[in-house]
Amino acid sequence: MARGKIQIKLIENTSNRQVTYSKRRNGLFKKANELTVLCDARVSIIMLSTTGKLHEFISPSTSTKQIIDQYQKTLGIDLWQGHYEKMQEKLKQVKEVNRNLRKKIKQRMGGCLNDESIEDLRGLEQEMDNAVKLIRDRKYRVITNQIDTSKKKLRNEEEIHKNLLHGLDALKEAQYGLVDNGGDYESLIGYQNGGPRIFALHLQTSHPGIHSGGGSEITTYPLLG
Amino acid sequence: MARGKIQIKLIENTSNRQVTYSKRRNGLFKKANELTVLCDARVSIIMLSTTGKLHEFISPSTSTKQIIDQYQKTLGIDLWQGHYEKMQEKLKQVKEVNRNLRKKIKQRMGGCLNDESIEDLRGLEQEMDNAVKLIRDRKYRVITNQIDTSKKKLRNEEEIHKNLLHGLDALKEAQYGLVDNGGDYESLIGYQNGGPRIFALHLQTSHPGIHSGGGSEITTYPLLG
DNA sequence: AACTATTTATAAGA
DNA sequence: TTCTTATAAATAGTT
Repeated sequence: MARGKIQIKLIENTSNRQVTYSKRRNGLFKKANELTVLCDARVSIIMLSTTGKLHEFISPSTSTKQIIDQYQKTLGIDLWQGHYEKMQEKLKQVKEVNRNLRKKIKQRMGGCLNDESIEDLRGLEQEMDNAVKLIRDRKYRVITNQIDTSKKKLRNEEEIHKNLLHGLDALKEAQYGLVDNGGDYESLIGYQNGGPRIFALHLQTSHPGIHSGGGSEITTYPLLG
Repeated sequence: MARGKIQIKLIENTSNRQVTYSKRRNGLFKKANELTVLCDARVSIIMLSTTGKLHEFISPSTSTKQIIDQYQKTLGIDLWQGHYEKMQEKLKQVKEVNRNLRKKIKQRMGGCLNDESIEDLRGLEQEMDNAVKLIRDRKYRVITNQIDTSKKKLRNEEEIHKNLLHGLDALKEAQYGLVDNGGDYESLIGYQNGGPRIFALHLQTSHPGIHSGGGSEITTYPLLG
């Protein structure tokens, strides 16, 4: 529209076309904005170029979604019908899967067996037998582990006991003449805190995380000499 | 822009505003169309006036829905999110239920047991034992029924055999002197079809559906005299 | 809706 | 891309 009139038809020269696209896009958006202000209208422009680029104009104080919602409401159409239907289809499928899973579980709990053939029943029985075996194995292993842990704890306690007795003997020896208190560790420790320090009896909780062994979670109370 | 410059601000006079809206709307659409042709772009314009009127421009050979779909795809947004959030929520729930059901089944097939407590393992074992018992019961019943059916069939066959033998006896008696063929029904029946009719030996398949008993599906071959 | 003086948009060139 | 500018197009105010 300047320096010569042009025909309204595709601009063959690619770079010319892109320049024109850019210029006229700006012009269009400017006009849209003026219209918005002058006439208090709401305008949405969405432009897609052949190069796949997207540009949009939207009047201030509104949103593309609002415009589209109003568009659908006014025209009485539902642009997302298809999306909705797809989702419904998916929901239906998942529900169907759900139903099948429930049936399987029911059968594995002894229900819903009336329509099964003798072969299916035999197969199910076999599977169940195998599974019970696996579950029993697992249970057995858990019990074994628990017993193991208990044993280790017990041995540990015995060790502590033994060490304390040794400590008591040493104490007795160092202060010969002291009355034997019958192995009462509480009074032993109490005394050690206030009385003459023959040796340090350090009661300490070990942190499981810093042990190299790592497996057993036994709390040990090492006696430090 | 002609006969005097105007400020870009709301046109107070209502009729002036409406006239300008109409004029500039046409101008905008004309520009949009030129852009579409000159640059091979796709343009969607939706305009909403304060009076509630809607006007739209859409490039030929496309549709507003297509533009909006592409718009969402390009921007990676989902404008209809809110419209089916409920459905999405439900889908999520059903999927979660599915997950749990799958886990249950796996456990009942001997997998996924590592995180279960000894109590849960015991409970599971108990349930499985009960279920296996129920399955075995069912299997036993099915087998028993099959054996029963077989027995009935056998008895039925014996009855037919007996009747045929009687028929043979009667035949012999009627045509005394005939050589005993050792109970070969095939030849008996064959003869009966072509030879002299002493009595009608009608071999007929009974229809299970019209029997009052209903339960057993034995095929009977009643001998009609 | 038509007219037209003027403003604005823009094609081509730099 | 941006600037320039001659010219085409749009349009504000009027009829």
